[in-house]
Amino acid sequence: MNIREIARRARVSHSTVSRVINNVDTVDPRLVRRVQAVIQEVGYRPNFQARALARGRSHTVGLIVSELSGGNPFFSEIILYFERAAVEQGYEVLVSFADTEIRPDHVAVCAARMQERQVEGIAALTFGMEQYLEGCPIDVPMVYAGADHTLQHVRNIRINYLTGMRDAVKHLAEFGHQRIGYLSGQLSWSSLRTRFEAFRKALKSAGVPFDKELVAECDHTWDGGALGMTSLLNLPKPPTAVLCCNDVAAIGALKTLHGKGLEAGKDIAIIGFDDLTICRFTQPSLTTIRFSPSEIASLAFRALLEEIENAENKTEYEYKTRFVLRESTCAPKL
Amino acid sequence: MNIREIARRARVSHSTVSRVINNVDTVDPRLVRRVQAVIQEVGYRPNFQARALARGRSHTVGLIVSELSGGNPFFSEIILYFERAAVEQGYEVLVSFADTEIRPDHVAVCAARMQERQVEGIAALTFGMEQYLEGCPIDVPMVYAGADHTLQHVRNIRINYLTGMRDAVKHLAEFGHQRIGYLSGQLSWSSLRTRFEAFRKALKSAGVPFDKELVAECDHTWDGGALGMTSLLNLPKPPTAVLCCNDVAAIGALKTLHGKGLEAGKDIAIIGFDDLTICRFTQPSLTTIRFSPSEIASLAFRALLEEIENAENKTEYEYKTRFVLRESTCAPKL
DNA sequence: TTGTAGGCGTTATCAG
DNA sequence: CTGATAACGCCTACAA
Repeated sequence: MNIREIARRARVSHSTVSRVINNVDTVDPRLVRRVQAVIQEVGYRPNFQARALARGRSHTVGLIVSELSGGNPFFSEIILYFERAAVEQGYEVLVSFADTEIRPDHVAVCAARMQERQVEGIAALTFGMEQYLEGCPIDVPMVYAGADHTLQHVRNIRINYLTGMRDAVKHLAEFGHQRIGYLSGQLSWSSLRTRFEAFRKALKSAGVPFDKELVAECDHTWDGGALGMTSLLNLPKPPTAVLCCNDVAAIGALKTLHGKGLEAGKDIAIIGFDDLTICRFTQPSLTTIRFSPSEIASLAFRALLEEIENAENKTEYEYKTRFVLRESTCAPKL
Repeated sequence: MNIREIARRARVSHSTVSRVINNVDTVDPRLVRRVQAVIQEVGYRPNFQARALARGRSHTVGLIVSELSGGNPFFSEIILYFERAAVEQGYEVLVSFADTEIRPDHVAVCAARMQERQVEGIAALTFGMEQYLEGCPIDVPMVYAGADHTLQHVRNIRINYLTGMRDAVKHLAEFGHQRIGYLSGQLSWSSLRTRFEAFRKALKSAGVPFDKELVAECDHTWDGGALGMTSLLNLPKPPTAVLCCNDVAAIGALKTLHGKGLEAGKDIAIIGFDDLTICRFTQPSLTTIRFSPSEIASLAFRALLEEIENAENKTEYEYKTRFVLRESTCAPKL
């Protein structure tokens, strides 16, 4: 069923049908009714591809996320809120999971596929894998979040990791912690590297010494956190508090503690990063640093839209992380 | 940059370029090289929309999921694995979140949008919201999972809720539990209704009495589970074991227990449903019934593909839930 | 206000 | 093996 067939049945030209579909208001009301009746009757839907082709606009944007092991709710929320923001503005979203474990340059493959689909812009919310997009030819607007180097033609949502990190460390310092450990995640991910740097700056400004021994470089996954915590506990002098690069790792750490008969918030202080919904439901509930996927996702879409529609005044978006106090911290236990 | 421009620069006709792009092997190797050189040089990418239009195939499928509050990792994994399966076969995925809270018929809106985009098929993995698709005109193959009524022209991945449920209840019965509670989720969701029915059947076959009092109809969310558990505990004679309609609710229940100084796996037995990655990381780890999003998602895509490509022998896919023993159960404590 | 003709970027069918 | 030419479904001047 196409526009010509509708035209035939409504005894008008196909341009008139086109006008009706597009709410052009110079059409005789009687014809409008006649056309709409036919459209209703046959259940006609305009072909979006043809439309896109004719108009030169696809009204589609791409979203690339990077997912290590398939279990991090963080990206689920990113996708949900990005999609919601997009649909609200009449855009469709093509989602790609960059499988950076197998191929670091997989982000580039995704971007290429998206461009063939004529996306009007791409948001790469991969938090560290953006570097692999450098080489490849991209000729649509792009948005990153928390990229550590500003690129030409790329919009970057600045992430202030320090705000939350500083308050977290201050909180620990006020408890008297002097041996603060860190589960770093893979430092090859720029976002995790930046978090780590923020941690070190925060230590400095709180006057707490930095000890390289207390840093466990582990995967930022459930299991990675569990393993990382084990190695910290095996230290001759384990830390009295541990900050984690994300909540998932922190929850893994909680597991290890429990296995050793230790309790976070009593025997050792644990702080996560992200503030996933689940943080409220761990035992004990997880003190963390808020890095809201929903807010990041909507900022990213908004920025992308500004690029696409070439807005006059482009807003400088910045997201400030925020310390969220719950129950997993305590004074150092010697 | 289009096929004609490439043709001009390579001094061939655009049909030849088209042939080169599509690996038609009747082209003079010298011309192939000449064309490919130009393609490389200018970084040309075929326009997928135009291609889809000309070929009459979009190579795109739709995936509708239903997400209550944005925090359930279950759907994140569904999307991840569905997308992966699709891309492997050269399909792109349009994801929609049906916001059934606000509008139950939102699934229909999503389906309509997808059809305008010329998806070749739709998988509605909404586990209960499929009913709202009944009325609306859909003229592409569809796949459901666990729909409770078989529809014409709709492929249904049969879900055997009973297998896992029966073993779970048997496990509890062997411990001697006679008062087994249930956190039901909203029974207006057909999938949750089916789980509930499976629970009752399982009770019967294990010879455990069913007591309506022990059923808390709550949201199948973190908070819902927490509230539901509270109401069960407030009963004059609370259950000694509780089965939950999903893991997220079970984890909410764990929270309530902890708040009351009770411990799952010691004071009361708790069993979840889904087997999210996080189950291994709760305290205690969560005994559950495996309803694997990754497996369901790939089954769904495979079934959809069979429909789309009109496979000869269509497989009858069935997914069997499976009991997974961890640490959150124990003998009844009186 | 309506209709005709041409174009969007590709594929596909024919002659040559 | 190659190159015109006509689709695919829609939009949009421009002309009537």
